[in-house]
Amino acid sequence: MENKQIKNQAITRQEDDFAQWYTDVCRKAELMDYSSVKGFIIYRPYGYAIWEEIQNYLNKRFKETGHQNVYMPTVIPTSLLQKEKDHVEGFAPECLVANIGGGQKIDDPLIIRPTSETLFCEHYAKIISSYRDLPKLYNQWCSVVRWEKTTRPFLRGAEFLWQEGHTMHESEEEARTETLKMLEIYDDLGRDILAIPFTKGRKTEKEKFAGALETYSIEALMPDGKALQSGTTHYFGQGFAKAFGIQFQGRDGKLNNPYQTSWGVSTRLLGAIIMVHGDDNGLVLPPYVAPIQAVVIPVAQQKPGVIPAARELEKVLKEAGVRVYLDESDKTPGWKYSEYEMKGVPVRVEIGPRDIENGVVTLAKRNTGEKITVKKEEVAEKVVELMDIIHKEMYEKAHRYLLDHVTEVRSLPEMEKALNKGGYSKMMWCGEQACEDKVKELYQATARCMPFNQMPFDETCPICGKKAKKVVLFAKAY
RNA sequence: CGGGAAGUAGCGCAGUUUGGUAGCGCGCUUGGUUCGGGACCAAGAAGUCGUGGGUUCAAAUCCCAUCUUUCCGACCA
Repeated sequence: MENKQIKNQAITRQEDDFAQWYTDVCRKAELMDYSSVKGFIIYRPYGYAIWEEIQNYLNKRFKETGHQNVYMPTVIPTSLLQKEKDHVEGFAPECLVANIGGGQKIDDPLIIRPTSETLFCEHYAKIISSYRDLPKLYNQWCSVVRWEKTTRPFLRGAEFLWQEGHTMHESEEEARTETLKMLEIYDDLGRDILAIPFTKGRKTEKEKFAGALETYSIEALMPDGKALQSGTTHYFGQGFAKAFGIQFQGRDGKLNNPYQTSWGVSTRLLGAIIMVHGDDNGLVLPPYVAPIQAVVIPVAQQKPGVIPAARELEKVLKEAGVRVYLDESDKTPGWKYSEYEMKGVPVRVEIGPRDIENGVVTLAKRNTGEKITVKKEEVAEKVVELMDIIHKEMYEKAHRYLLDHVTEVRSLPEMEKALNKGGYSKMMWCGEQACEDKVKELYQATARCMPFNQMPFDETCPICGKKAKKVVLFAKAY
Protein backbone atom coordinates (compact mmCIF):
# COMPACT_ATOMS: atom_id res chain seq x y z
CA MET A 1 0.00 0.00 0.00
CA GLU A 2 2.06 2.91 -1.21
CA ASN A 3 -0.02 5.69 0.16
CA LYS A 4 1.27 8.28 -2.25
CA GLN A 5 0.36 6.25 -5.30
CA ILE A 6 -3.13 5.60 -4.10
CA LYS A 7 -3.63 9.24 -3.41
CA ASN A 8 -2.91 10.28 -6.96
CA GLN A 9 -5.56 8.06 -8.38
CA ALA A 10 -8.09 7.87 -5.63
CA ILE A 11 -11.47 9.46 -5.78
CA THR A 12 -12.92 11.62 -3.05
CA ARG A 13 -14.86 9.60 -0.50
CA GLN A 14 -18.64 9.98 -0.64
CA GLU A 15 -18.94 11.03 2.95
CA ASP A 16 -16.24 13.68 2.55
CA ASP A 17 -17.86 15.43 -0.40
CA PHE A 18 -20.56 13.69 -2.39
CA ALA A 19 -20.55 16.22 -5.24
CA GLN A 20 -16.81 15.91 -5.64
CA TRP A 21 -17.04 12.13 -5.49
CA TYR A 22 -19.53 12.25 -8.36
CA THR A 23 -17.30 14.42 -10.53
CA ASP A 24 -14.27 12.28 -9.76
CA VAL A 25 -16.09 9.13 -10.82
CA CYS A 26 -17.29 10.69 -14.06
CA ARG A 27 -13.78 11.56 -15.07
CA LYS A 28 -11.73 8.75 -13.58
CA ALA A 29 -13.99 6.00 -14.85
CA GLU A 30 -13.48 7.67 -18.25
CA LEU A 31 -17.17 8.22 -18.84
CA MET A 32 -16.72 11.79 -20.06
CA ASP A 33 -14.38 14.69 -20.43
CA TYR A 34 -14.93 18.41 -20.52
CA SER A 35 -14.82 20.36 -23.74
CA SER A 36 -13.77 23.97 -24.05
CA VAL A 37 -17.35 25.24 -24.02
CA LYS A 38 -19.21 25.42 -20.75
CA GLY A 39 -21.75 22.68 -20.31
CA PHE A 40 -20.78 20.75 -23.43
CA ILE A 41 -19.13 17.47 -22.56
CA ILE A 42 -17.39 14.71 -24.44
CA TYR A 43 -19.05 11.35 -24.03
CA ARG A 44 -16.11 8.97 -23.97
CA PRO A 45 -16.41 5.41 -25.30
CA TYR A 46 -17.06 3.83 -21.92
CA GLY A 47 -19.77 6.32 -21.07
CA TYR A 48 -21.29 6.26 -24.51
CA ALA A 49 -21.41 2.46 -24.43
CA ILE A 50 -23.68 2.61 -21.38
CA TRP A 51 -25.95 4.97 -23.28
CA GLU A 52 -25.97 2.50 -26.17
CA GLU A 53 -27.22 -0.26 -23.90
CA ILE A 54 -30.04 2.02 -22.82
CA GLN A 55 -30.77 2.75 -26.47
CA ASN A 56 -30.80 -0.93 -27.31
CA TYR A 57 -33.32 -1.67 -24.61
CA LEU A 58 -35.58 1.25 -25.43
CA ASN A 59 -35.44 0.80 -29.19
CA LYS A 60 -36.60 -2.76 -28.72
CA ARG A 61 -39.45 -1.69 -26.47
CA PHE A 62 -40.41 1.26 -28.67
CA LYS A 63 -40.53 -0.88 -31.77
CA GLU A 64 -42.51 -3.62 -30.03
CA THR A 65 -45.09 -0.97 -29.24
CA GLY A 66 -45.30 0.24 -32.82
CA HIS A 67 -42.99 3.25 -32.79
CA GLN A 68 -40.70 4.28 -35.62
CA ASN A 69 -37.45 6.19 -35.45
CA VAL A 70 -37.09 9.37 -37.48
CA TYR A 71 -34.74 12.29 -37.55
CA MET A 72 -35.64 15.97 -37.54
CA PRO A 73 -33.41 18.99 -38.20
CA THR A 74 -31.14 20.44 -35.52
CA VAL A 75 -32.47 23.94 -36.02
CA ILE A 76 -35.86 25.53 -35.56
CA PRO A 77 -36.71 28.91 -37.13
CA THR A 78 -37.66 31.32 -34.37
CA SER A 79 -41.03 31.91 -35.97
CA LEU A 80 -41.80 28.20 -35.77
CA LEU A 81 -40.93 27.85 -32.09
CA GLN A 82 -43.19 30.79 -31.35
CA LYS A 83 -46.33 29.12 -32.62
CA GLU A 84 -47.37 27.66 -29.27
CA LYS A 85 -47.47 30.33 -26.57
CA ASP A 86 -46.74 28.40 -23.36
CA HIS A 87 -44.06 26.44 -25.12
CA VAL A 88 -42.07 29.50 -26.22
CA GLU A 89 -42.35 31.06 -22.80
CA GLY A 90 -40.96 27.92 -21.25
CA PHE A 91 -38.02 27.56 -23.56
CA ALA A 92 -37.10 31.00 -24.86
CA PRO A 93 -34.82 31.86 -21.90
CA GLU A 94 -32.58 28.90 -22.51
CA CYS A 95 -32.30 28.88 -26.29
CA LEU A 96 -29.06 29.04 -28.21
CA VAL A 97 -29.71 30.98 -31.41
CA ALA A 98 -27.77 31.21 -34.67
CA ASN A 99 -28.28 34.37 -36.67
CA ILE A 100 -25.41 34.23 -39.15
CA GLY A 101 -25.14 31.76 -42.02
CA GLY A 102 -22.36 31.88 -44.59
CA GLY A 103 -21.44 35.32 -43.35
CA GLN A 104 -24.95 36.64 -43.98
CA LYS A 105 -27.42 37.67 -41.33
CA ILE A 106 -30.36 35.28 -40.99
CA ASP A 107 -33.65 37.19 -40.80
CA ASP A 108 -35.54 34.45 -38.97
CA PRO A 109 -32.77 33.31 -36.56
CA LEU A 110 -32.33 29.59 -36.14
CA ILE A 111 -32.78 28.11 -32.70
CA ILE A 112 -30.71 25.04 -31.90
CA ARG A 113 -33.50 22.68 -30.82
CA PRO A 114 -34.11 22.61 -27.07
CA THR A 115 -36.82 20.01 -27.84
CA SER A 116 -38.60 19.18 -31.07
CA GLU A 117 -42.36 19.43 -30.52
CA THR A 118 -42.63 22.24 -33.04
CA LEU A 119 -40.64 20.43 -35.73
CA PHE A 120 -42.76 17.33 -35.35
CA CYS A 121 -45.93 19.36 -35.43
CA GLU A 122 -44.95 21.20 -38.58
CA HIS A 123 -44.27 17.86 -40.25
CA TYR A 124 -47.39 16.18 -38.89
CA ALA A 125 -49.50 19.00 -40.29
CA LYS A 126 -48.33 17.95 -43.74
CA ILE A 127 -48.70 14.20 -43.46
CA ILE A 128 -51.87 13.83 -41.43
CA SER A 129 -55.20 14.30 -43.16
CA SER A 130 -57.32 11.29 -42.28
CA TYR A 131 -58.01 9.10 -39.27
CA ARG A 132 -56.34 6.46 -41.43
CA ASP A 133 -53.05 8.35 -40.95
CA LEU A 134 -53.30 7.93 -37.19
CA PRO A 135 -51.76 7.13 -34.90
CA LYS A 136 -48.37 8.54 -35.78
CA LEU A 137 -45.84 7.05 -33.39
CA TYR A 138 -42.47 8.65 -34.00
CA ASN A 139 -39.34 8.69 -31.92
CA GLN A 140 -36.08 10.48 -32.44
CA TRP A 141 -32.62 9.92 -30.95
CA CYS A 142 -30.69 13.16 -30.94
CA SER A 143 -29.10 15.80 -28.81
CA VAL A 144 -30.73 19.02 -27.68
CA VAL A 145 -29.26 22.27 -26.47
CA ARG A 146 -30.42 24.32 -23.51
CA TRP A 147 -28.33 27.22 -22.32
CA GLU A 148 -28.03 26.27 -18.68
CA LYS A 149 -26.40 28.46 -16.09
CA THR A 150 -25.22 25.75 -13.78
CA THR A 151 -23.93 22.59 -15.41
CA ARG A 152 -22.80 19.22 -14.15
CA PRO A 153 -21.72 16.17 -16.12
CA PHE A 154 -24.78 14.16 -17.24
CA LEU A 155 -27.07 15.77 -14.67
CA ARG A 156 -27.37 19.13 -16.33
CA GLY A 157 -25.59 20.07 -19.51
CA ALA A 158 -25.94 22.69 -22.17
CA GLU A 159 -26.22 19.79 -24.59
CA PHE A 160 -27.44 16.33 -23.77
CA LEU A 161 -28.35 13.18 -25.65
CA TRP A 162 -31.85 11.88 -25.41
CA GLN A 163 -34.74 10.27 -27.18
CA GLU A 164 -37.93 12.18 -27.74
CA GLY A 165 -41.08 10.40 -28.73
CA HIS A 166 -43.83 12.45 -30.37
CA THR A 167 -47.11 10.83 -31.11
CA MET A 168 -50.48 11.85 -32.58
CA HIS A 169 -53.73 10.05 -31.88
CA GLU A 170 -57.29 9.96 -33.05
CA SER A 171 -58.79 10.08 -29.60
CA GLU A 172 -58.03 11.60 -26.25
CA GLU A 173 -58.26 8.22 -24.60
CA GLU A 174 -55.72 6.69 -26.93
CA ALA A 175 -53.28 9.56 -26.36
CA ARG A 176 -53.68 9.39 -22.61
CA THR A 177 -53.08 5.65 -22.72
CA GLU A 178 -49.93 6.22 -24.76
CA THR A 179 -48.65 8.74 -22.20
CA LEU A 180 -48.99 6.23 -19.40
CA LYS A 181 -47.76 3.32 -21.48
CA MET A 182 -44.48 5.05 -22.20
CA LEU A 183 -44.04 5.96 -18.56
CA GLU A 184 -44.47 2.28 -17.83
CA ILE A 185 -41.69 1.44 -20.30
CA TYR A 186 -39.38 3.89 -18.55
CA ASP A 187 -40.22 2.28 -15.26
CA ASP A 188 -39.41 -1.10 -16.80
CA LEU A 189 -36.09 0.30 -17.99
CA GLY A 190 -35.21 1.04 -14.39
CA ARG A 191 -36.38 -2.32 -13.14
CA ASP A 192 -34.93 -4.42 -15.98
CA ILE A 193 -31.54 -2.93 -16.70
CA LEU A 194 -30.67 0.14 -14.63
CA ALA A 195 -31.49 -1.55 -11.32
CA ILE A 196 -33.11 1.67 -10.20
CA PRO A 197 -36.52 1.73 -8.54
CA PHE A 198 -38.34 4.74 -9.94
CA THR A 199 -41.27 6.47 -8.38
CA LYS A 200 -44.02 7.12 -10.91
CA GLY A 201 -46.39 9.96 -10.61
CA ARG A 202 -48.02 13.03 -12.05
CA LYS A 203 -46.42 16.45 -11.91
CA THR A 204 -48.17 19.32 -10.22
CA GLU A 205 -49.42 22.24 -12.30
CA LYS A 206 -46.33 24.20 -11.32
CA GLU A 207 -43.87 21.51 -12.38
CA LYS A 208 -45.60 20.63 -15.64
CA PHE A 209 -43.85 20.80 -19.02
CA ALA A 210 -44.35 23.96 -21.05
CA GLY A 211 -47.46 23.45 -23.17
CA ALA A 212 -48.55 20.14 -21.66
CA LEU A 213 -51.91 19.38 -20.07
CA GLU A 214 -50.44 16.60 -17.98
CA THR A 215 -46.86 15.69 -17.22
CA TYR A 216 -45.83 12.40 -15.64
CA SER A 217 -42.37 11.51 -14.45
CA ILE A 218 -40.21 8.80 -13.06
CA GLU A 219 -38.19 10.07 -10.12
CA ALA A 220 -35.13 8.39 -8.67
CA LEU A 221 -33.72 8.98 -5.23
CA MET A 222 -29.99 9.65 -4.93
CA PRO A 223 -27.91 8.58 -1.92
CA ASP A 224 -27.43 12.19 -0.87
CA GLY A 225 -31.18 12.37 -0.35
CA LYS A 226 -31.97 14.42 -3.44
CA ALA A 227 -34.44 13.35 -6.10
CA LEU A 228 -33.53 13.17 -9.77
CA GLN A 229 -36.23 13.51 -12.41
CA SER A 230 -35.19 10.71 -14.72
CA GLY A 231 -37.79 10.72 -17.45
CA THR A 232 -41.03 12.39 -18.37
CA THR A 233 -44.07 11.77 -20.48
CA HIS A 234 -46.55 14.43 -21.49
CA TYR A 235 -50.12 14.54 -22.63
CA PHE A 236 -50.75 17.62 -24.77
CA GLY A 237 -54.36 17.33 -25.70
CA GLN A 238 -55.01 19.29 -28.89
CA GLY A 239 -53.10 22.44 -27.97
CA PHE A 240 -50.19 22.12 -30.35
CA ALA A 241 -52.36 20.51 -33.00
CA LYS A 242 -54.56 23.57 -33.05
CA ALA A 243 -51.62 25.98 -32.98
CA PHE A 244 -50.01 24.17 -35.89
CA GLY A 245 -53.16 23.47 -37.86
CA ILE A 246 -52.94 19.71 -37.68
CA GLN A 247 -56.28 18.29 -38.74
CA PHE A 248 -57.69 15.00 -39.84
CA GLN A 249 -61.02 13.90 -41.19
CA GLY A 250 -62.54 11.44 -38.75
CA ARG A 251 -64.61 8.32 -39.25
CA ASP A 252 -67.65 10.55 -38.98
CA GLY A 253 -66.42 12.72 -41.85
CA LYS A 254 -65.80 15.70 -39.59
CA LEU A 255 -62.52 17.60 -39.27
CA ASN A 256 -60.81 17.24 -35.93
CA ASN A 257 -57.46 17.95 -34.28
CA PRO A 258 -55.46 14.94 -33.17
CA TYR A 259 -54.41 14.34 -29.58
CA GLN A 260 -50.73 14.45 -28.86
CA THR A 261 -48.08 13.08 -26.52
CA SER A 262 -44.33 13.41 -26.10
CA TRP A 263 -41.90 11.61 -23.84
CA GLY A 264 -38.20 11.40 -23.25
CA VAL A 265 -35.29 10.15 -21.25
CA SER A 266 -31.78 11.50 -21.50
CA THR A 267 -28.16 10.84 -20.68
CA ARG A 268 -29.10 12.15 -17.27
CA LEU A 269 -29.82 8.47 -16.62
CA LEU A 270 -26.06 7.93 -16.56
CA GLY A 271 -25.93 10.35 -13.65
CA ALA A 272 -28.60 8.32 -11.89
CA ILE A 273 -26.70 5.07 -12.43
CA ILE A 274 -23.47 6.58 -11.15
CA MET A 275 -25.02 7.98 -8.00
CA VAL A 276 -27.52 5.29 -7.10
CA HIS A 277 -25.01 2.44 -7.28
CA GLY A 278 -21.53 3.93 -6.95
CA ASP A 279 -19.28 3.60 -3.91
CA ASP A 280 -15.94 4.86 -2.65
CA ASN A 281 -14.09 2.62 -5.06
CA GLY A 282 -15.87 4.16 -8.04
CA LEU A 283 -18.59 3.05 -10.37
CA VAL A 284 -20.75 0.02 -9.74
CA LEU A 285 -22.54 -0.78 -12.97
CA PRO A 286 -25.74 -2.77 -13.19
CA PRO A 287 -24.83 -5.85 -15.26
CA TYR A 288 -27.29 -5.26 -18.08
CA VAL A 289 -25.98 -1.80 -18.96
CA ALA A 290 -22.33 -2.54 -18.24
CA PRO A 291 -20.21 -2.25 -21.39
CA ILE A 292 -17.96 -4.90 -19.86
CA GLN A 293 -19.90 -7.41 -17.81
CA ALA A 294 -16.95 -9.57 -16.84
CA VAL A 295 -13.27 -8.81 -16.97
CA VAL A 296 -10.79 -11.67 -17.09
CA ILE A 297 -7.61 -10.98 -15.16
CA PRO A 298 -4.73 -13.39 -15.62
CA VAL A 299 -2.50 -13.68 -12.59
CA ALA A 300 1.19 -14.40 -13.08
CA GLN A 301 0.46 -14.28 -16.76
CA GLN A 302 4.05 -14.98 -17.81
CA LYS A 303 3.81 -18.45 -16.34
CA PRO A 304 3.11 -21.12 -18.93
CA GLY A 305 -0.53 -21.96 -19.36
CA VAL A 306 -2.01 -18.84 -17.79
CA ILE A 307 -2.65 -16.79 -20.91
CA PRO A 308 -4.07 -19.74 -22.86
CA ALA A 309 -6.37 -20.51 -19.93
CA ALA A 310 -7.45 -16.86 -19.75
CA ARG A 311 -8.17 -16.78 -23.47
CA GLU A 312 -10.17 -19.94 -23.18
CA LEU A 313 -12.23 -18.29 -20.43
CA GLU A 314 -12.76 -15.26 -22.61
CA LYS A 315 -13.97 -17.46 -25.44
CA VAL A 316 -16.31 -19.49 -23.27
CA LEU A 317 -17.83 -16.40 -21.70
CA LYS A 318 -18.26 -14.68 -25.04
CA GLU A 319 -20.04 -17.74 -26.37
CA ALA A 320 -22.33 -17.61 -23.38
CA GLY A 321 -23.32 -14.12 -24.44
CA VAL A 322 -21.37 -12.26 -21.77
CA ARG A 323 -19.72 -8.96 -22.68
CA VAL A 324 -16.26 -10.02 -21.62
CA TYR A 325 -12.89 -8.35 -21.75
CA LEU A 326 -9.53 -10.01 -21.20
CA ASP A 327 -6.85 -7.66 -19.91
CA GLU A 328 -3.52 -9.06 -21.04
CA SER A 329 -1.61 -5.86 -20.41
CA ASP A 330 1.49 -6.22 -18.27
CA LYS A 331 0.07 -4.24 -15.37
CA THR A 332 0.03 -6.15 -12.11
CA PRO A 333 -3.14 -7.97 -11.11
CA GLY A 334 -3.61 -5.58 -8.21
CA TRP A 335 -3.58 -2.62 -10.54
CA LYS A 336 -6.14 -4.29 -12.75
CA TYR A 337 -8.41 -5.10 -9.81
CA SER A 338 -8.53 -1.45 -8.85
CA GLU A 339 -8.92 -0.23 -12.38
CA TYR A 340 -11.96 -2.37 -13.15
CA GLU A 341 -13.47 -1.66 -9.80
CA MET A 342 -13.20 2.02 -10.60
CA LYS A 343 -14.96 1.27 -13.85
CA GLY A 344 -17.69 -0.69 -12.12
CA VAL A 345 -17.32 -3.99 -14.00
CA PRO A 346 -19.83 -6.32 -12.29
CA VAL A 347 -17.75 -9.49 -12.25
CA ARG A 348 -14.03 -10.03 -12.16
CA VAL A 349 -12.74 -13.40 -13.28
CA GLU A 350 -9.32 -14.25 -11.87
CA ILE A 351 -7.28 -17.04 -13.37
CA GLY A 352 -3.80 -17.88 -12.09
CA PRO A 353 -1.49 -20.85 -11.63
CA ARG A 354 -3.19 -21.85 -8.40
CA ASP A 355 -6.61 -21.89 -10.05
CA ILE A 356 -5.33 -23.81 -13.02
CA GLU A 357 -3.77 -26.40 -10.78
CA ASN A 358 -7.08 -26.86 -8.96
CA GLY A 359 -9.25 -26.68 -12.04
CA VAL A 360 -11.09 -23.65 -10.72
CA VAL A 361 -11.61 -19.97 -11.40
CA THR A 362 -12.03 -17.17 -8.88
CA LEU A 363 -14.94 -14.77 -9.37
CA ALA A 364 -15.35 -11.47 -7.55
CA LYS A 365 -18.55 -9.46 -7.39
CA ARG A 366 -18.13 -5.72 -7.69
CA ASN A 367 -21.29 -4.81 -5.80
CA THR A 368 -20.48 -6.78 -2.64
CA GLY A 369 -16.77 -7.50 -2.98
CA GLU A 370 -17.55 -11.15 -2.39
CA LYS A 371 -15.19 -13.74 -3.90
CA ILE A 372 -16.40 -17.10 -5.16
CA THR A 373 -14.44 -20.11 -6.36
CA VAL A 374 -16.10 -22.11 -9.12
CA LYS A 375 -15.13 -25.11 -11.16
CA LYS A 376 -13.65 -24.23 -14.51
CA GLU A 377 -16.39 -26.01 -16.45
CA GLU A 378 -19.08 -24.05 -14.64
CA VAL A 379 -17.70 -20.58 -15.18
CA ALA A 380 -19.93 -19.50 -18.04
CA GLU A 381 -23.06 -20.74 -16.38
CA LYS A 382 -22.09 -19.14 -13.09
CA VAL A 383 -21.20 -15.77 -14.59
CA VAL A 384 -24.46 -15.63 -16.51
CA GLU A 385 -26.27 -16.46 -13.29
CA LEU A 386 -24.32 -13.78 -11.45
CA MET A 387 -25.51 -11.14 -13.88
CA ASP A 388 -29.01 -11.74 -12.71
CA ILE A 389 -28.11 -12.10 -9.05
CA ILE A 390 -26.06 -8.91 -9.01
CA HIS A 391 -28.77 -7.02 -10.85
CA LYS A 392 -31.33 -8.10 -8.28
CA GLU A 393 -29.07 -7.32 -5.34
CA MET A 394 -28.40 -3.86 -6.69
CA TYR A 395 -32.07 -3.21 -7.31
CA GLU A 396 -32.96 -4.43 -3.86
CA LYS A 397 -30.34 -2.30 -2.20
CA ALA A 398 -31.58 0.80 -4.00
CA HIS A 399 -35.16 -0.16 -3.23
CA ARG A 400 -34.48 -0.54 0.49
CA TYR A 401 -32.83 2.86 0.51
CA LEU A 402 -35.85 4.34 -1.22
CA LEU A 403 -38.32 2.77 1.19
CA ASP A 404 -36.26 3.98 4.09
CA HIS A 405 -36.35 7.53 2.76
CA VAL A 406 -40.01 8.15 2.24
CA THR A 407 -41.43 9.84 5.30
CA GLU A 408 -45.08 10.66 5.87
CA VAL A 409 -45.32 14.11 7.36
CA ARG A 410 -48.29 15.77 9.06
CA SER A 411 -46.74 19.08 10.06
CA LEU A 412 -44.05 21.51 8.98
CA PRO A 413 -41.59 20.49 11.69
CA GLU A 414 -42.01 16.88 10.61
CA MET A 415 -41.38 17.92 7.06
CA GLU A 416 -38.26 19.81 7.98
CA LYS A 417 -36.95 16.81 9.85
CA ALA A 418 -37.70 14.47 6.95
CA LEU A 419 -36.08 16.75 4.39
CA ASN A 420 -33.00 17.11 6.53
CA LYS A 421 -32.72 13.35 6.73
CA GLY A 422 -32.94 13.30 2.94
CA GLY A 423 -35.42 11.68 0.61
CA TYR A 424 -39.09 12.19 0.03
CA SER A 425 -41.35 14.00 2.35
CA LYS A 426 -44.78 12.54 1.73
CA MET A 427 -47.49 15.05 2.44
CA MET A 428 -51.23 15.51 2.07
CA TRP A 429 -51.75 18.55 -0.11
CA CYS A 430 -54.66 20.90 -0.68
CA GLY A 431 -53.74 21.44 -4.32
CA GLU A 432 -52.88 25.13 -4.01
CA GLN A 433 -49.68 26.36 -5.57
CA ALA A 434 -49.23 28.76 -2.66
CA CYS A 435 -48.51 25.81 -0.37
CA GLU A 436 -46.07 24.37 -2.89
CA ASP A 437 -44.28 27.73 -3.01
CA LYS A 438 -44.20 27.88 0.74
CA VAL A 439 -42.35 24.57 0.96
CA LYS A 440 -39.89 25.78 -1.64
CA GLU A 441 -39.29 28.95 0.26
CA LEU A 442 -38.85 27.24 3.61
CA TYR A 443 -36.89 24.16 2.64
CA GLN A 444 -35.78 24.52 -1.01
CA ALA A 445 -37.77 21.41 -1.75
CA THR A 446 -40.15 20.99 -4.67
CA ALA A 447 -43.11 18.76 -5.40
CA ARG A 448 -41.55 15.88 -7.26
CA CYS A 449 -44.80 14.19 -8.09
CA MET A 450 -48.19 13.02 -6.98
CA PRO A 451 -47.43 9.32 -6.87
CA PHE A 452 -49.76 6.89 -8.64
CA ASN A 453 -49.77 4.97 -5.46
CA GLN A 454 -52.01 7.45 -3.58
CA MET A 455 -52.99 6.15 -0.10
CA PRO A 456 -54.17 9.19 1.80
CA PHE A 457 -53.09 9.20 5.44
CA ASP A 458 -54.51 12.48 6.70
CA GLU A 459 -57.42 14.89 6.14
CA THR A 460 -55.77 18.27 5.87
CA CYS A 461 -52.89 20.04 4.19
CA PRO A 462 -50.31 20.77 6.93
CA ILE A 463 -49.35 24.07 5.31
CA CYS A 464 -52.72 25.82 5.13
CA GLY A 465 -54.96 23.49 7.10
CA LYS A 466 -57.48 23.18 4.26
CA LYS A 467 -58.91 19.90 3.11
CA ALA A 468 -56.26 17.75 1.48
CA LYS A 469 -56.82 16.42 -2.02
CA LYS A 470 -53.62 14.68 -3.01
CA VAL A 471 -50.65 12.81 -1.67
CA VAL A 472 -47.52 14.61 -2.87
CA LEU A 473 -43.85 13.77 -2.59
CA PHE A 474 -41.64 16.73 -1.84
CA ALA A 475 -37.87 16.55 -2.03
CA LYS A 476 -34.83 18.56 -2.76
CA ALA A 477 -34.02 17.88 -6.36
CA TYR A 478 -31.20 17.98 -8.86
C1' C B 1 -26.98 35.02 -12.77
C1' G B 2 -24.80 36.30 -7.49
C1' G B 3 -20.88 34.59 -3.59
C1' G B 4 -16.28 31.61 -2.52
C1' A B 5 -12.04 28.43 -4.62
C1' A B 6 -8.98 26.85 -8.66
C1' G B 7 -6.43 26.64 -13.75
C1' U B 8 1.71 25.09 -14.32
C1' A B 9 3.44 17.81 -18.80
C1' G B 10 -1.95 12.79 -19.41
C1' C B 11 -3.25 12.95 -13.69
C1' G B 12 -2.09 15.12 -8.73
C1' C B 13 0.77 19.20 -7.21
C1' A B 14 5.19 22.70 -5.74
C1' G B 15 7.06 27.26 -7.55
C1' U B 16 3.73 33.24 -7.27
C1' U B 17 4.42 36.52 -1.02
C1' U B 18 10.09 38.92 -2.56
C1' G B 19 9.76 39.09 -11.19
C1' G B 20 15.71 36.48 -13.44
C1' U B 21 14.06 32.00 -18.59
C1' A B 22 10.08 25.61 -14.94
C1' G B 23 10.32 21.32 -11.03
C1' C B 24 8.42 16.83 -8.11
C1' G B 25 5.37 12.23 -7.72
C1' C B 26 2.41 9.08 -10.61
C1' G B 27 1.47 7.92 -15.65
C1' C B 28 3.82 7.42 -20.73
C1' U B 29 8.20 5.25 -24.17
C1' U B 30 12.43 1.52 -24.46
C1' G B 31 15.06 -2.65 -22.18
C1' G B 32 15.12 -6.09 -18.17
C1' U B 33 13.26 -8.43 -13.68
C1' U B 34 8.26 -9.13 -11.67
C1' C B 35 2.85 -10.62 -11.11
C1' G B 36 -3.19 -13.84 -5.95
C1' G B 37 -5.01 -6.11 -4.08
C1' G B 38 -2.54 -0.07 -7.47
C1' A B 39 5.63 -4.02 -8.40
C1' C B 40 11.04 -2.79 -9.19
C1' C B 41 15.73 -1.23 -11.74
C1' A B 42 17.88 1.59 -15.71
C1' A B 43 17.61 4.96 -19.72
C1' G B 44 14.22 8.44 -22.18
C1' A B 45 10.14 11.63 -24.24
C1' A B 46 6.80 15.24 -22.95
C1' G B 47 4.84 21.96 -20.59
C1' U B 48 4.33 28.88 -25.78
C1' C B 49 2.60 28.00 -17.00
C1' G B 50 -6.05 28.59 -19.48
C1' U B 51 -6.48 32.78 -23.14
C1' G B 52 -5.81 38.02 -24.57
C1' G B 53 -3.87 42.64 -23.31
C1' G B 54 -0.67 45.72 -20.09
C1' U B 55 3.74 47.06 -16.71
C1' U B 56 9.13 45.80 -17.04
C1' C B 57 15.70 45.15 -19.53
C1' A B 58 13.08 40.65 -17.94
C1' A B 59 6.49 37.87 -16.18
C1' A B 60 4.17 31.22 -14.25
C1' U B 61 5.12 35.30 -10.64
C1' C B 62 2.66 42.19 -10.74
C1' C B 63 -2.04 44.78 -13.13
C1' C B 64 -6.67 44.51 -16.28
C1' A B 65 -10.02 41.66 -19.04
C1' U B 66 -11.87 37.06 -20.46
C1' C B 67 -12.73 31.63 -20.72
C1' U B 68 -13.19 26.97 -18.20
C1' U B 69 -13.77 23.89 -13.87
C1' U B 70 -15.54 23.38 -8.90
C1' C B 71 -18.48 24.39 -4.35
C1' C B 72 -22.80 27.23 -2.25
C1' G B 73 -27.40 29.88 -3.62
C1' A B 74 -31.47 31.68 -7.52
C1' C B 75 -33.45 29.13 -12.56
C1' C B 76 -34.26 24.57 -15.31
C1' A B 77 -34.39 17.56 -17.72
